[in-house]
Formats: sequence, C-alpha cells, structure tokens
Amino acid sequence: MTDARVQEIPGLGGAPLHQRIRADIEGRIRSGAWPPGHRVPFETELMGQYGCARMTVSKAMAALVEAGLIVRRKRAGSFVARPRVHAPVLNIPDIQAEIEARGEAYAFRLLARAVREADGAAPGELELAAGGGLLALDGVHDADGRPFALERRLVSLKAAPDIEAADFSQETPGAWLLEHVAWTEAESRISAINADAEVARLLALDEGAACLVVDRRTWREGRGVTRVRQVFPGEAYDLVARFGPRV
Amino acid sequence: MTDARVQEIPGLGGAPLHQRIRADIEGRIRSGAWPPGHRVPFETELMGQYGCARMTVSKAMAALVEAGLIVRRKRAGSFVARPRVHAPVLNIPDIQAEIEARGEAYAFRLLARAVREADGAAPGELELAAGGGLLALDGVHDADGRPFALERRLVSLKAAPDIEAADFSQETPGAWLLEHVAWTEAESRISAINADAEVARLLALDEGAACLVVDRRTWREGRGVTRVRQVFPGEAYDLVARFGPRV
DNA sequence: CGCTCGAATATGTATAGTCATATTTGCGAA
DNA sequence: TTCGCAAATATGACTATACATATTCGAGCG
Repeated sequence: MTDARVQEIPGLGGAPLHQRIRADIEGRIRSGAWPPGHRVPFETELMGQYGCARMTVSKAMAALVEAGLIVRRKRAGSFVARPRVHAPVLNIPDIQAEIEARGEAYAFRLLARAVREADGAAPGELELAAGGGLLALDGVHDADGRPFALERRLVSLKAAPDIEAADFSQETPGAWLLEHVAWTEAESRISAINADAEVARLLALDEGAACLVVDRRTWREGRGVTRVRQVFPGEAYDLVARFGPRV
Repeated sequence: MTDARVQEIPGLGGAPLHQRIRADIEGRIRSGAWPPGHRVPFETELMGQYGCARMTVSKAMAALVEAGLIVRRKRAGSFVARPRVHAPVLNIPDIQAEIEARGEAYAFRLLARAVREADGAAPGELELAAGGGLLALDGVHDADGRPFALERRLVSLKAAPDIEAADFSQETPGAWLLEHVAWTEAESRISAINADAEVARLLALDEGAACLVVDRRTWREGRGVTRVRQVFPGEAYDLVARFGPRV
C-alpha cells in the first residue's frame, strides 16, 4: 500500500526523514557514543525504528558513507569508520576579495608581461607551452598602496588563448582564469623561504625575512593551464584550513 | 512492469547506471562543453535517453549536487554550477608516517611535560583548561637522528583524561589523540616565521632561517581538545594541497 | 580437525508509482 | 501597463517490490 501521507509529520521537525536519520546517526558517531568499529543497526532495524521504507534508510546511509563516517559491507553490515588522518579544506582565497573584505583598497601592478616559448628554466614549462607557447606574467598585489603579495605566473596559451587580450589593470590574472577557464584541478605546495634581495625590495621587507610561498599548478582535463608562485610576507599573512572529517 | 533484469547490460561497461549517467554529465561539465549556467537536460529527458526510471537519474543528479558541479531548482531545472574559489584538500600528514614513508628512522623526543592550569599566556588556554586543567607537551620529531619538526602542544585534560598515563617515547601525542579522541574538527593556520635562537638550536638551523608554522586547534563537539604549534624548516618541507572541485 | 561448498543474509541497484513543494509563467483584473 | 493570483511544471521525498552480489556462517565431508 502506498502511504506517502506520512511524508511530513507536523510538529516533529520539518526536515526530510532521510536527513533526520542521517543526523541522528552522525550525532551518535561524533559524540563518541558509537566508537570506530561499532556496528550501526541493520537497515531493517532502522526501517522499523523510523517506520519507513528501506530506500529511505539507505539514502541516509549512503550520505554517511559519502561523508566518510561509516563503511558498509555486504552481508556484514555497516560500521563506524576509523577517522582519517587530517585532510582539512584549505581556503586559498582570491587575493583581491580577501583584501577588499578587510576594507582596504586593492590594486594589481603588472611588472612584466611576455609571450614566449618554453626555455626549460622552470620545471613544467615544457608541459605548459606544448602546442602554443606561454604567457609569463609578473606582478604585485597591493593593499592600500603597500605590497601584499608577489606573483609570478605562466599560462598555457593553448589552454587559454584569449588571455593575450586581457587587461590586468582591472582584473588579476587569477580572477581572469577563474572566470574563463572553468572547473580545473589544482595542486598547491606551501613552503617558507627567506626573502632574497629582489623579493625583499618588491614586498618592502628586510632581506632574509620569512615569507610564505604558495606554488600552484592547475590542469584542465589533464593538460596544464597555469603555474603560479605567490610569495606573502610570512608574519602578516596566514592560510587557514578548516576541517570537518570528510573526503 | 518491474523489469529489473536490465540492471546489468553485459558488454556495455559494468558500472552501475547511475554512476555512468553521473560520469557522462560530469565529463561534459569538466570539458567545458556545458559552461557554468548551462541547463542540464530535464530528468524526464535523461530518463528517456538512458531508458531508466526517474529515481536513477535523480540519484546521479544528487551526487553531482553533492560534488558541487550542479545546482537544482524546482520548477526551473538543473544548471551547471559556477566554479567555487579554490578550496583544495590539504594533507596535513601524520609526521611519523611521513618520515617512515621516506624510509628514514623516526623518533619523538619529549623535551618537557607539565600538568597545569591555564596561565593565560597563550590565547585559547582558558577554553582548553576549562574544568580539568591541561597538559603541556614540548617535543621534537627526528628523522634519521636529525630534527625534522618542533612541536608545542596543549591538551585539555577534560577532553582526554587518559593522556596523563600515555608514554610518548613510542607514540607521538598527535597519534595518541587520533587514536583515543575520534572525530574531531580542526582549524589550521599556516604561516612563516624566522627562526629565533631557541628554534634555531632545536632544529639545527641558522638563526633567522625561514620556517613553516602550522598552528592547529582541535575541537570535539564544540569543546577544545588540543592546540598545537608545529615548526618545520621552511625549505626542507612543504605541505601539499590537492584539489578537485568539491565541498 | 580442518577445509570446502552451499545456504543465509545484509547491502546495492533499479523500477513504477504517489504525493509534496517551490517556482515560473501567463492570464486576468485594477 | 502592471500587479497579483492561479495553473503548470520540474524537482524532492517516499513507498513497495524485485533481483543482484558479496560475505559470512555453518553443515558435512575427507
């Protein structure tokens, strides 16, 4: 008998049932009441407890698997997963948005711009330049007229031919790429260096000052799009990674 | 008519149908064929194209929403989402595992250990100490006998009372906590500093050398568990964040 | 006593239908 | 012409059912 009238039980929390089931189980896991390895009740049991169909329970369980909170094994049942080693979500922000969020005036100063072939100086140049050459951009991000970050970028002209016509006095190369080359994958390496003479001059720091360096490479469909090295004054800036167990 | 025999169409890719639908759509989005804002075919259309029930299409779509690739609006339809600003998944690895993965000998040297109340020196101490005092641990991670990272940690004794009895010659405080206090949330701040005299001595660096600093705070159910500051030699170490659009 | 094989079982995939809900669209009235 | 309301429509939630598949468990055999 199809009885979809039970869909909404008024006065008992308006959320969809599968979400409530999910939340109930998640709560017990996060509180520690159900430790890693603990068996989650069988779908048939939960189905009885909540008075719903198995598909509804299953949907909740699937979401918990997706969130990495449980693992399911056929015939055996579902179990609370072992927490994974830290994998926080790092926010590498749009520098312009970040500065403006602080209420400071943002500007990007283009220092150098060149279209050329790979010269093999930096690793990965060959990959980027394949079949179209590359655009090299050097610039400084300013906050309230003071240097905030230094950026050296290579862009594959094959992956983004339109970028040759772009005007970077209004828009950063990063923002342009985000807008025009969608859905990329990226890898960032974060390290620290002592400012050499050039970096110190451009960022208005003392030579030897610690700087935070983000080296990012970006691909689309497996082909290199851009490679950028951003240098921040170490003590004035920090990256924040937030983490709720996931992926 | 229930016709579940179609479940597996041999010789046409063994993956479940909803996964194939998902992959097809994802491919078109990632390739750029369907730009942000483009409307995804209606569920009824896809249902016809793939010759399946609406629930199956819906399952594929739900997964795409979860992955952040599309947004769905009632009455209006489903649309390719605008790519989000970078939110890569950062791997803050278990230091011990990392060193051993390189084939080097790992050791943790405990330098100082003290049970005390909050003295308000570091921000957030009061929160951690609430209702049970805290354990302060200083130590050095060694790789092949050479210092690899410096660690200064505070642990809430209320959140982890058993840690008073732990032996940190075999296991790092981080590993102990991971094993005994499950499913935490965390926030990491990453910055760069110049080594002061003490850091330089402990890490065997020159004074002033650039170091990468990870400041991590961890909660469970909203209550502070631990706060740790790890200092790495800047040029010898880097964090890697990988990114496939998500979260 | 140990090992293999078959039965039991819990999850996984899929269907066809029903009712709910949020928008959008277009029609009609002010 | 514009504003407001009603109808149309696409997604969202859920049920009941059917069959697939991977494991585990135990019975029976060597």
